[in-house]
Amino acid sequence: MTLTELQKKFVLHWGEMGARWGINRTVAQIHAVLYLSPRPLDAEEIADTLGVARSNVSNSLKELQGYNIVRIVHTLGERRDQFECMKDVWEMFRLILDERKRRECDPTLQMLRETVSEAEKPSTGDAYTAARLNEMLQFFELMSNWYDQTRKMSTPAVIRLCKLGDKVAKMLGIAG
Amino acid sequence: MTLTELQKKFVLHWGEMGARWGINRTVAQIHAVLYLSPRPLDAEEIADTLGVARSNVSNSLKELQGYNIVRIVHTLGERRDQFECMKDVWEMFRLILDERKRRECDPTLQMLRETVSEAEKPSTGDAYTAARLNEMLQFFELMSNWYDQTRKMSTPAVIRLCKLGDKVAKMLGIAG
DNA sequence: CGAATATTTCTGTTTATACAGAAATATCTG
DNA sequence: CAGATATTTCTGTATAAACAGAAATATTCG
Repeated sequence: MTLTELQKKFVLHWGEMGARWGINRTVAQIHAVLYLSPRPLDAEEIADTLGVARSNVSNSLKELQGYNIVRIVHTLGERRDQFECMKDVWEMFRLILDERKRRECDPTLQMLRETVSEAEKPSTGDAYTAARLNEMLQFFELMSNWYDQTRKMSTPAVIRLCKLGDKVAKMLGIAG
Repeated sequence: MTLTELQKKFVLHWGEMGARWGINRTVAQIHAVLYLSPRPLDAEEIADTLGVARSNVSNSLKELQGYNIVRIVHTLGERRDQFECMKDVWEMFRLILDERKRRECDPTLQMLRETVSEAEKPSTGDAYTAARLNEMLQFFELMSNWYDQTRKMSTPAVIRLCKLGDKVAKMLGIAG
């Protein structure tokens, strides 16, 4: 597989953006290649396409599988593992968010619950810290609950809601 | 300023989480210290508290000011710049999102518009790539518009909406 | 205006991550 | 089960980011 200039532009940008959000550049590039590929690719093809080592591809694919957005598929008469990427963009981002919430937000929630609980003991005697930590905890709790609830909605329903934008507030009579 | 064990726990966690989201560890730690501090701190105090170099603090504070969540304040009879952090958690995250959208999402939107426009030329003749890029573009356009619209809402209104969670869809009769 | 203090910029070093290539392991096929 | 092929793990190296400390610049005050 050889990338066209157009595809290269997307792949490089995607890698760059991934890096800014704490996702390894190569991981993001591989994701981009698989996203654009009309057929599953094997690891060696990916390594050749991007000019990176086979082992690097192997580890990066593991990472992408950890996000549940890439999976192994097998073709009859082909011994190699092949990889395909989820093509539904909405579903893809929802899966990525699921995982990042699990890895980063949930532990933060736990930490905040612990520190708030400790800070609010009268013996600690640091009301200001307690108040700040508690406000942060409230924020994370609310966001977490909001995410969990909207997560249960179907993608088309979420899209419809997003399209309404701030009209939602007006329709529900929630003052700006 | 010396951090209590409790404060250390928060500061270290915050630094770690920042790093996972592409924000420099020290930048996030300084943010955490300022967030917990009931009074503005000067750069040297911060450097001492965290045990990092003065220059490092200087650059990190610039970064935080770039996010508009930290600002310089002056006290009468004090020559040094002092820094204070926004304490309203909601407003803080909204400002961070503003900036990340500007730095990362907007350029991605631009890239996608360019590549889609190019990919859809008949001469390019790669219908599959064009379709994938276009779907990604639709997603980013929708999210971007949604963000811009909800951004105009007041924080209390956003909070009320979040608290409703998936009830919003039910109230509006949007099927799950 | 000169001394003192504060801040930023610059430069070299350190450190953590990303990575390649080799080695080891696993899997398939005849 | 032996040979071939595919995959993963391991280890050392390269690279880019983070950082400290020094130097340069700016600001304040007597």
